[in-house]
Amino acid sequence: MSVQPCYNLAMRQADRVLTGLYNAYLSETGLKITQFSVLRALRYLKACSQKELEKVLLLEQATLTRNLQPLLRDGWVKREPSTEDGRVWLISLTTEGFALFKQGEKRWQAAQKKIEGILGQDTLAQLMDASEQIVKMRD
Amino acid sequence: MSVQPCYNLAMRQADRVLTGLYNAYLSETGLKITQFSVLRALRYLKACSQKELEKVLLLEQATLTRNLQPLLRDGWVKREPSTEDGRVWLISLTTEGFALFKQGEKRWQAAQKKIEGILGQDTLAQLMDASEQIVKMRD
DNA sequence: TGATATTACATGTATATACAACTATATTAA
DNA sequence: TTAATATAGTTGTATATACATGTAATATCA
Repeated sequence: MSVQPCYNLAMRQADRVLTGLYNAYLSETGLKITQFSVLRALRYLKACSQKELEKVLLLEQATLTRNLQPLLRDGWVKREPSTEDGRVWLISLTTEGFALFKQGEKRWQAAQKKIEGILGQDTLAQLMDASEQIVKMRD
Repeated sequence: MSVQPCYNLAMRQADRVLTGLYNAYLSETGLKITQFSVLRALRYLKACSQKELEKVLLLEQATLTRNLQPLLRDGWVKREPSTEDGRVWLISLTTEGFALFKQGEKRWQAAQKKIEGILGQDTLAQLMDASEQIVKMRD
């Protein structure tokens, strides 16, 4: 009887490889793909609370707080207190952050194309479909 | 024109959900799925160098060094200097580590079954196939 | 209204991960 | 045989992630 595959190990390994590839493409921007994901979400959400950003990125509240720190420190993202709710910070891209996002977007596009070329549409469709179903398990 | 999906974000999100599910199943053992993966690899590799373990787990050298630390500290894994090469440490499960692995294996099996039930064989086959192809990109 | 519960976010602690630089040992080549 | 190189592993530094707990502000309800 052969050794059973662990679905989680397989996925973590693939995730590390894929993340490494995106990071390599983004390296000239100084961004990691995790950080680019935050900028990209903010580019589409405009100003939003951390809560909204958490839901879009599917991150823990504390994780997002930590992930925002380097982006705030480096001036790509800014926060302003909400006038409607004293507990809420409104998060948005700075002008510099938007410019960096545009720069990163080119590299991200290149990474996406690269992966499409290597894996093909079928495998990518499989991946996206499986990922979507896994995320739905959470509900 | 709709917003393009990021393959990496999709995969990271799915990975977090899947990892959370395995961790929940393993919680009663005090192990995380990342740690269980190391024990499981050692259970099949028997005594081996860190280098061999890195290759099996597809981990960076420094990452494995760090990942072994809680397992060594808690007495699940032991290291002995190789008699053949002064640079090499031979890693293996302790008796207690093997017992914990056996305990964790039941919970891991339950997690695997749970996921099979939720996602079905087709989606899982897609996931494993896509993961394998992504890992191959590294070569 | 005032006590209670909920919500938004931060902080403490711990593991996971990677890259770069370092140490010690082994291998190769001049 | 010695000098250069390669290999095995560690350490410094930084980000990513999660869970538990803490704090402040809002919302609910008796």
